[in-house]
Amino acid sequence: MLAQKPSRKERERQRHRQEILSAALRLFSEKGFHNVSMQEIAATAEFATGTLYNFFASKEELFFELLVAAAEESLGIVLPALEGDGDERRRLSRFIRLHARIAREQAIALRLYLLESRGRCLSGPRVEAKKKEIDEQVTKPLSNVIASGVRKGRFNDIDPVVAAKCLSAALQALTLAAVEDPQADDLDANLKKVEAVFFDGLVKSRGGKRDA
Amino acid sequence: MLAQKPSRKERERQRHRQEILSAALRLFSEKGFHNVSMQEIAATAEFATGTLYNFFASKEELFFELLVAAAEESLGIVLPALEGDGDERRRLSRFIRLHARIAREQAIALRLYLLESRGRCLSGPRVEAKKKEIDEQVTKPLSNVIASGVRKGRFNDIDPVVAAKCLSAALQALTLAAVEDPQADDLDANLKKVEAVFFDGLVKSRGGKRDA
DNA sequence: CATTGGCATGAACTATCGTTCACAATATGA
DNA sequence: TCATATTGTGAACGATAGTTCATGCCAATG
Repeated sequence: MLAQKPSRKERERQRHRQEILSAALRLFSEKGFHNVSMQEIAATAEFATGTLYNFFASKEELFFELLVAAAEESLGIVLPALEGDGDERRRLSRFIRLHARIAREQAIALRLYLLESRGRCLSGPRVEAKKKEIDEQVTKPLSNVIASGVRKGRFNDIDPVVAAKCLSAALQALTLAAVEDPQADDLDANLKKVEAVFFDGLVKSRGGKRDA
Repeated sequence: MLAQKPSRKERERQRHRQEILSAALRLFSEKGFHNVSMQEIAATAEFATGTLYNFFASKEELFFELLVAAAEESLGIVLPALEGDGDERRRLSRFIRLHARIAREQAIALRLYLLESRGRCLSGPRVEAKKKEIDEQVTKPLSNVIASGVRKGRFNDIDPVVAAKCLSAALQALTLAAVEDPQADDLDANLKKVEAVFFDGLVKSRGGKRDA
């Protein structure tokens, strides 16, 4: 009663479903929600227009499902780093560096999420709500780790929520840039530089290394 | 031959032009480029549909002009802070804190720019190019200031370009959040916390760092 | 073989959008 | 006042979109 139920017909159906999703993902992530038509998705997936509506109630629902899948996959890569072992600094470090893997493995899905990131009504209020929810799923654990570091005296006494938002925004910007133009920047190297910025800060705090 | 040329007719025309621009700005910044129609703009501005085309060649051109104006006004507030007097730290500090003024005075214009910030084909490639240009107009002077601080030994030896991108992304995220929901967060206070994060970094540099 | 049920089809429907244009209104100037 | 030019009008046009539905196809079932 568990897994072996889907008998042929059902498997075919799921395969078709996946083909539609995959065609839609490619098109949406390249041209944005509003610049892709259901006809175009159907043609790309090699189905008729009406067939899409046997699987998805509307264009928005199709997009919504892609968004959720993309978010879950990316969050699944990056969130565990915050909960593993090691002190707070190591955890943040892992979290930051994992963004290179996201850029490599989830490039198209990432663009689906980040490209139309901040629109208010681009694809309906339901999509907007989901995006906010995703954002909090990153920001909350992130600020928890930072808060923990502050509590233990390992971090400076900064606001964990603001710090988490800053770090998250910076990572999103750099990761998106790397996805859009993979040859331009070495994301791995840039992420190490991000670490340097956020861990040590800009202003020189300690030993006299001044020369001017 | 300088200023007193516009005689009545011309002044009226410019006034009508401004009314159209102002109605369009409000609508675009609330609903996004694709969710506003020319008939809606016309109705809001109390003109006929065709009248808009006496002033603007197309919907995209209308949006483009608003985008440029919004960018110039915001950049005009924030960029001078990077070139004034004071050392690098003071200049960055001014730059960061001025974002509160932008959020106050340019709220709607800011949303026009930030809401559809990262779309690829949302409103045409020309708009995209302009947005990239605006981004560089912030990032370049910003990284120059940081580089100067590094050169003089006042800042840690971090990559100025990456640091500038991080700071810019963080400021955009926080400012947009404050514009979208003015009551939720005190932007002034948050910006000071951003300063703390970027200037001093997360990890404690001074007293005994390791404990485990 | 005939029946049934579900999936695929794609033309058609409705709605909306950006844009145009023939025309009206109004101001200008002789 | 009349001729003229400029601006405003809004119905209409063509294109395109999301969605529907009557129909055809095929596999499974009796």
